[in-house]
Amino acid sequence: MTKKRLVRGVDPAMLKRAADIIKLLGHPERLKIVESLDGGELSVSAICEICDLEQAICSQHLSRLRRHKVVLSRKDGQHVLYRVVEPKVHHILECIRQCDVKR
Amino acid sequence: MTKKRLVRGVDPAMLKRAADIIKLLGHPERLKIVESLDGGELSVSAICEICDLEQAICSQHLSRLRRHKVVLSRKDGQHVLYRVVEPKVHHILECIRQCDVKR
DNA sequence: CCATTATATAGCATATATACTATGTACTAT
DNA sequence: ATAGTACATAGTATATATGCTATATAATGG
Repeated sequence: MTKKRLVRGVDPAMLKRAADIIKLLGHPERLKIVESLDGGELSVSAICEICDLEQAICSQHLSRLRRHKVVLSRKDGQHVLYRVVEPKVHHILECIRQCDVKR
Repeated sequence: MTKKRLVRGVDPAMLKRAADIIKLLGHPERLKIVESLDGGELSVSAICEICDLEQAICSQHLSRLRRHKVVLSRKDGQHVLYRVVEPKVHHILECIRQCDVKR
């Protein structure tokens, strides 16, 4: 059942997809954004405020996250609400939660 | 106990460190490398073979992983053995293990 | 229609990352 | 000393990512 070395066996496309998402989240501001969205949907302006980001920057990050299907958006009146749809995000958020034991 | 929005509260240095590590692992070959090391120490040549990488490329990746304290190395005769020391790696490896439910 | 609010995108200079090739160093065996 | 194996690093051209500023679009209120 447990193959000793499964690296070769990992589907390259899947590996690439995982790497792309991980790299995308490897940025402090995007990490803050997805973390802020962990509690549920938020509008762009709410994200800007919570994460202390300027509108344009925030929108650019959200745009990239959207392109990679990490988040989805929907209109709600004059607002646009975002939410996380990529399950890998949860694993990655663990990285900023483990309160680094060492010190 | 559960603060509504903890993003602002996240220590910026810790967030940066997490993002750096996540970004570093957001690369297919480095992801393969840390995955191959998940079973324990391996020499550079073993990693090259398992991950199907050229020596120079592999060494460069290992060098970056070492600089960021994601892995540690030790000499063993004419070989150099590497191992993972950064705990966040385990969370990230989860990303390539969850067998994407959707399809 | 006009102004305002909310969000998205374009254009661009600068910084980082990647991939390659070549070369350097350390250890072992002869 | 010499040669071979195992790693590490330098140098560099090319590609990507980032941060900014300005501008564009969409919905709402008056």
